Amino acid sequence: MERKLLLLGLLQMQEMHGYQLNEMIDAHLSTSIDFKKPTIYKLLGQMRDVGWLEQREEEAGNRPPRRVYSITPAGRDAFKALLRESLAAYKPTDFIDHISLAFLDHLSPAETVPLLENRKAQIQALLHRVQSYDPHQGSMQLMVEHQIRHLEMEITWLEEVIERVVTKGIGMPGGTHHDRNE
Amino acid sequence: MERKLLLLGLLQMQEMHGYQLNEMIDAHLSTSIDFKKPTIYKLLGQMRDVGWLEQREEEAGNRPPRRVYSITPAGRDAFKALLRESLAAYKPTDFIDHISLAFLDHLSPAETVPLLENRKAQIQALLHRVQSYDPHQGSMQLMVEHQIRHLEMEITWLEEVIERVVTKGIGMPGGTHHDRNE
DNA sequence: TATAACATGTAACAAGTTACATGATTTC
DNA sequence: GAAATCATGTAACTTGTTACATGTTATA
Repeated sequence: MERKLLLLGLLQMQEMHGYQLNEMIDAHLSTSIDFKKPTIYKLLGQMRDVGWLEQREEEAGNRPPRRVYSITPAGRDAFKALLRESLAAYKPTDFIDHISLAFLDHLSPAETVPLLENRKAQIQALLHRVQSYDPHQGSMQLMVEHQIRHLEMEITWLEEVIERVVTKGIGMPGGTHHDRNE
Repeated sequence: MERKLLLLGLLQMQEMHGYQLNEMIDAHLSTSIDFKKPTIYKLLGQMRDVGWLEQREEEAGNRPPRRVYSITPAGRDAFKALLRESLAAYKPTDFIDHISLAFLDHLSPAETVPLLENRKAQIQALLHRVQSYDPHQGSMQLMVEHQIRHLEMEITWLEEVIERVVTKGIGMPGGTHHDRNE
C-alpha cells in the first residue's frame, strides 16, 4: 500500500502520466526507495480500475499517447485513509542484510577491518549523494533528512564496530572465536 | 543469500535440524528479521543439494524423523565467501515504509500528532523488547546493539518531527499546505 | 546516422510469506 | 481428552524486479 500512497501523494500535487511519475521518483527518491516503471504502470491501472484515479489520453503526434492520471474524490479519501494508517503504524525494519555483522568473529581482524572500511566507504558515498540534493518541498524534505540521520548513524556505528574489532573486544564476553586457518 | 549465510553461520556452531534452527532464530532474532519455517526448510534442502550441508536422519519413535544438518568443508568455504562479500557490500535500506512522513503536511497538526505518538509508542515497545534480551554470544550481540541504536535513532527523530509539527515549521520553506476540510 | 529520451506495457522470474496437510507426543 | 509442542513439508499467493517488445522524436 505504501507505493500506492506515494503515487496518490504525487498525483495530489498535479496530474501526471506514468513516465513522469517515474522521473519524479527517480530524481527525488531514488536514494531511499526502489520503485520501478512496470510497478508504477501496474498500480496506476489498478487504482484507475477501482476509481481512485481518472485517466485521460493525451495524443501527441504519432508516439504512444500519454495517459495522464488525476486523482478522484474517492482517491483523495483513500489517500487520507492510507496516510493515517501508515503514519500510525510502525513496521519494524528488517535487518537481514546486516546479518554478516553477527559473524564477524569468524574472520581475523586483519581481514575484517578492510572489508568494513569498504562497507563504510559505500555508506559515505551514498550519504554525500543524499546531502547534495536540493531541498525538497514541504514535508517531502523529511524523507531526505530521515535518510541522512539514518546514514550518519550507520557510519558512526560501523566506526565503533571497527574500533572494537581492532582493539579486540568484539562481542562482550570473552567469547571471541575466529578459527585458525588460511 | 543473507538467509543462507545465517543458516550456515548457525550450523557452524553446531549441527541442527530445521525445527531447531527455526526456534533459534525465533528466540534470538525475531525482533530484527523475518525468516519463516518454509523458507528454512527450502534453503536447507537447496544447500544440501549443492553439497554445502550433509543430512543425517535421526529416528525417534514414530514421529517424523529429524533431519539433522551439518556443514561440509564446501559449506564452510561458501560461508566464508558469502561472509566476506556480505560484509564488504552495503545494501541501502529501503525507506518505502516511511513514505507517509513525506505527506505529513496533508493532515492538520491536531490530527497528525496523536498518530505520530502512536507510532512512537510502537517503536518504544519494540525497543524495550530488544533491550530485555539476554546478551547474545560473540558478535551475534552486535545485531542486538545495532537494532537498539537504530530504534533509539528512530525515536529521537520522531520526537523532533513531532516537535516541528507542533511548532509549525515542518518542511523548511514556508510551503506548509494541509488543506481545509472536515 | 546512431544514440538517447520519450512513452507504454507484457512476460518471465525471484524470493519470500501464509495457509494448509499430516501425524505423534507431551502437557494441562 | 483437549491443546500445545514437536517435526516435516507442499501449494497457493503476494509483490516486487528484470528482461523484453515496440515505436517515435530529439539530439550528438
